[in-house]
Amino acid sequence: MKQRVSALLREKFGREVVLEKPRDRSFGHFATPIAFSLAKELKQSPMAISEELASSFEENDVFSKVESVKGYLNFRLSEGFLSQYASWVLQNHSEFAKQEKKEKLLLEFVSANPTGPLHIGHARGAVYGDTLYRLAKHLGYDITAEYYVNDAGNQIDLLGLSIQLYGRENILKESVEYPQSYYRGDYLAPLAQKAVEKFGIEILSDESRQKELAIWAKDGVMELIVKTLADTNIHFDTFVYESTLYDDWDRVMSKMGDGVYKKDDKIYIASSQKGDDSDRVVVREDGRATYLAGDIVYHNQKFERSYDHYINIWGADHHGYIARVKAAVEFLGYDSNKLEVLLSQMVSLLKDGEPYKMSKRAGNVILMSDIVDEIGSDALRFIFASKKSDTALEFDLAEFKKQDSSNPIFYIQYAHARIQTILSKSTLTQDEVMNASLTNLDESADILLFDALLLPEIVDDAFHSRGVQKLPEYLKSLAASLHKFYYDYKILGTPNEAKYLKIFMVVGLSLRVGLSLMGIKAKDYMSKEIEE
RNA sequence: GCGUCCGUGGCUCAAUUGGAUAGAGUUUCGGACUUCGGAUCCGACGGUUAUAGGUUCGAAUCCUAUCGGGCGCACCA
Repeated sequence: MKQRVSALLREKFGREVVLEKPRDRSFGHFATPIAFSLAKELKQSPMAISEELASSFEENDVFSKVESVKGYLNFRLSEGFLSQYASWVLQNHSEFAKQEKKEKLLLEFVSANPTGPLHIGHARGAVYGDTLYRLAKHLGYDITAEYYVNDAGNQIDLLGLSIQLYGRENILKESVEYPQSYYRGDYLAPLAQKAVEKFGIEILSDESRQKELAIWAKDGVMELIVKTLADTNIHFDTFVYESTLYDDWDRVMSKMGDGVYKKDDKIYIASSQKGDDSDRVVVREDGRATYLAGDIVYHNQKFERSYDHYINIWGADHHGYIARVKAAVEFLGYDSNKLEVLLSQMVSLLKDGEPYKMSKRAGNVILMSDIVDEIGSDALRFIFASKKSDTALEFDLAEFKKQDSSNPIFYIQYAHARIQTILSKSTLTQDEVMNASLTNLDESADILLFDALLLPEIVDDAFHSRGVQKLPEYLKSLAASLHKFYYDYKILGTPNEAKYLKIFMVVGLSLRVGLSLMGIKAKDYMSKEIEE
């Protein structure tokens, strides 16, 4: 819709025209401040220019009115155009808001270590990433969702140790002394139990077998993580394991050429040449590679797989890492501008107004799976998708558990359910509704229809600006328009029944598509009890 | 100290990326059911967009400084 209008104006003015939503709908459907930018070039007042432009529009199919208000140029779409578009949308509902982009994208997100279950902080990045993924897919991009599994390094050894400690205390009933760092949590119980079944009881006490134990156990932890994600409708196309990458290290290192150098028996990457604060160690004196080395091999592998654009979603605590990874990409001979790192800011929890500190090792974590159990996947997704990802999010646990009408997800679902109910109660046939011509609409009906047809613009904007919160924002306001219209107008048994139902069908479609892009299934009816 | 993200009604968040009178929800108060689902709708209260300068037709948004907060600043991942 917007594309159509935009193309029309581009043709007329010979330049790209910024189209926006007017502040007040009575001004029209679209507006542009083009006169302001022309004012300087033409040395005329914006008012005069917009007046002139407005009067230069002749009769056409798309606009019913073009007028100038305080320098803004406002466009009102013709009923014929809107009506035609609405019919097209209903007949081609599977094409609604879709595009055909050709680019290949690689989106890496979550990538939590396989040493414990996902906590509430991971949930934010997971929801953000999956929503972007769904948007991109809908827009026709060839996008791959990837999870990078850090299954090498100290934290894996620590997992082995932690299982042993748990088993010795709870199965062997020994009294054990806990070192400073180890993992704890209920998830260790089944791991310890299964380890005993698989390896025998002696696995718990043999320190030399920690690594063996950990390598086995990490798969179990990954299963846990994948299940939690699946419960939230989040799926990955590919998993890349850090442990499989190091064989490639020598080749990758030589590929970087002068980007790496040896000093004091260690190998450094000269990342300070590429904007990093200092050079970084990639191989230690004893020959063990650092974490960064793994990331370098991984990113080399990503670029060798050849995508048009790469998006990483990292927690904000990793932002210091961006410069060094980008430096490595440059040394490898690739364009680091193709790598886009999005940070999802921390989630801080309050409990009864007091800051609630999370520490994985201390075990007092809020698990993602616990939240899903309590409020459901839909509410979790909605809440996290509603906030801009670059703002630290703070919420009270009590608030999060609330499950009443203040929760916007219920509000939107109810709007959709209302539409389904009224459609099923109508005695009109499908054809009678579909063939209704959407003309002579009054202001409210026109606005409702136009809002419902706006989904394609929202989807496009939400993805390209990486601002997924625009989608829930839109759905809330569309639901509000629907509820208001529903309250103000009687529909069944009136002369306008077919018209209004047709508009409702478009609204329902927008809500349904919008929700599905958030990984939420629209409901056709709401049960009386409040439950998921 | 350096880097980075931020600071918007009492609270949680928006604001078409520089555009028209800064909007929603929540809280508080007051209204609307002989109506298709009242899980709804309407109204009121509530703002110097942290502060001070600057840039221009126009600033919550860009620049500078100050104040306040989160997160980094490993040969840990």
